[in-house]
Amino acid sequence: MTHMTFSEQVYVLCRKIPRGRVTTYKILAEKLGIKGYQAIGQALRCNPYASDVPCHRVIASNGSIGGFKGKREGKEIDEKVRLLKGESVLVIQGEVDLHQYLYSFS
DNA sequence: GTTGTGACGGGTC
DNA sequence: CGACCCGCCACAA
Repeated sequence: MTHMTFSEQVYVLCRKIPRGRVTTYKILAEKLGIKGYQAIGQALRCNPYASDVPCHRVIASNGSIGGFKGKREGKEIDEKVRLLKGESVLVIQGEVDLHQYLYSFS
């Protein structure tokens, strides 16, 4: 765990997100001690570990779904929502209730 | 809710 | 190496 690249650190954190919960890009950035919030998304964009890293559990800090696979709208987003619903995370009008599902690595 | 600006790491040139 | 552009964002106006 000493010399991991930025992206790898992102993956490690994402994997810690419990099923049925979500976190935000901001929180991940804070945990990594950086302020390049977009960098988080950039790292997930590649997401070589789709099977291990549930990047769909990472949403924007305002509760909106954010993006998925490089897309900010379209079928990709629809799939992200579907994955969340599959984990009992309700998505109302493209937004998640953070007060209910947010996981901040307590 | 929308729009603009800020911030910063990664990748590319 | 150094400078440049881009991005699944955040925040203020």
